[in-house]
Amino acid sequence: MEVPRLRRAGRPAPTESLPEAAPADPSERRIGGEIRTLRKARGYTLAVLAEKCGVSVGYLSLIERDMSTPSINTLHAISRALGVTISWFFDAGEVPAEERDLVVRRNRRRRLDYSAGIVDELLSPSLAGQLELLASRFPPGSSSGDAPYSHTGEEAGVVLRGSLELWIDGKIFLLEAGDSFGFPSHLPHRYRNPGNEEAEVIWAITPPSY
Amino acid sequence: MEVPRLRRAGRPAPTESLPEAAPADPSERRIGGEIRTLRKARGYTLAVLAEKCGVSVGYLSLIERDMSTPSINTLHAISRALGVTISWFFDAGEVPAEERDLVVRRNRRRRLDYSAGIVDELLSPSLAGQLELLASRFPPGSSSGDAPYSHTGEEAGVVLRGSLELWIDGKIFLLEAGDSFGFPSHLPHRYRNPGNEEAEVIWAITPPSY
DNA sequence: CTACTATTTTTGTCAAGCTAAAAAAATGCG
DNA sequence: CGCATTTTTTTAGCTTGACAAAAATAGTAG
Repeated sequence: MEVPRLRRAGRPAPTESLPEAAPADPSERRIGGEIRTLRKARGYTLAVLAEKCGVSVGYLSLIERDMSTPSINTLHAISRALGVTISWFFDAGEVPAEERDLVVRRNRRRRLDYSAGIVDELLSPSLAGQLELLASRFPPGSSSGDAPYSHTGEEAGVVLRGSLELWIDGKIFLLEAGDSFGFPSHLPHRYRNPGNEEAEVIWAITPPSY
Repeated sequence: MEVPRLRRAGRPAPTESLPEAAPADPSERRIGGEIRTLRKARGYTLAVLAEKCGVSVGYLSLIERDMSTPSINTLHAISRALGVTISWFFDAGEVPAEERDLVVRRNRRRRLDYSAGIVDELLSPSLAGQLELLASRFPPGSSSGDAPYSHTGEEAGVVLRGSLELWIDGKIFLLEAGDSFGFPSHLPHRYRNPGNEEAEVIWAITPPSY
């Protein structure tokens, strides 16, 4: 990236950034890996995601291994199918190298939006590892839906503010700020914000899932 | 964007997002306009930017009018030449429609990075209008450089914290928190943070420039 | 009004975006 | 452990969109 001199008070820097033949910044190589990470966190096979995106299985495989670069329209389709914005694929490249995969600054949290206004911000540097840490916000009345779900792994969390009603395998718990929980994720579970103000929860999950 | 049901506690939504033939979200049409806006704020002609990007003049014109869609690599080159990250081109599409072009949330400020660690965050919704409002942060010792610059228009600002040494047409002013300034931009000007802590300035400029 | 600059339009090439099918690898179950 | 099934990778091939170069048009300044 050309770092411009400030135009407001300085003559623009002489053009140093002559068109480089190609050696794209390595961080630009991470689209494929990001796609695969999200796909696996979602639990999709290549075939499922390919169908959601409207591309072929083989092509998606090539994309994930950075052997093909999708068009912007195709990348939009992929991002939609994975439930993220297209910027997600480029965000990792904007983190300073010494902090990459280690630290997440407040203004660089990656964001996942769900139905009912539920928002997750990723506190762990990546979904690619084994541990996912989220800051989840639940508007009043929002819920995960009627159908409980179970999957492999484990999760735990603590309510920072507001209240959260947690249903685990037939038992209901009302959690307030300061309360916390943990359970193996194969137990059917669902949740809801029963209050009239936003709830915020720090949530940990292994393996990553969203 | 497919808005996923929460996987942590709900069975994934049945696939409703069958591959749409094409009608891309209108917000995805804004790459070209964003490029043209930045190019003009930078004061570049098509020919200058095309040379910086390594593409032809005609092709850049088609891109700016959304009559062609660049490859991701080309878009990266364009973003570098304009001194922004590629996410800039997609950021506008992520703003809720009722707030678009009106409100900038703190977590959605668009960011411009300059040499010497100077950072601008765009407080106005866009550079496309007539008025640009910025939150500028200057690390200790950073400056706009030795060469003063002048351009058309006018600018003004107020120091929120730290100190800023402002040089305008041969006169030097040391500004502290609470101090403010304003001048027609055709006067040669430059600035520097002389202190040992970060300075922050709210800066307004017309017409937009960076 | 004219000369020059900036932008748009047009024509054309070709390789990259992408498919479908086959091959290989991985996984799960008995 | 062997086998059937699923998942992923590889391969061969099509086509159209990414992109260049040049000509035409529009805009600007003196």
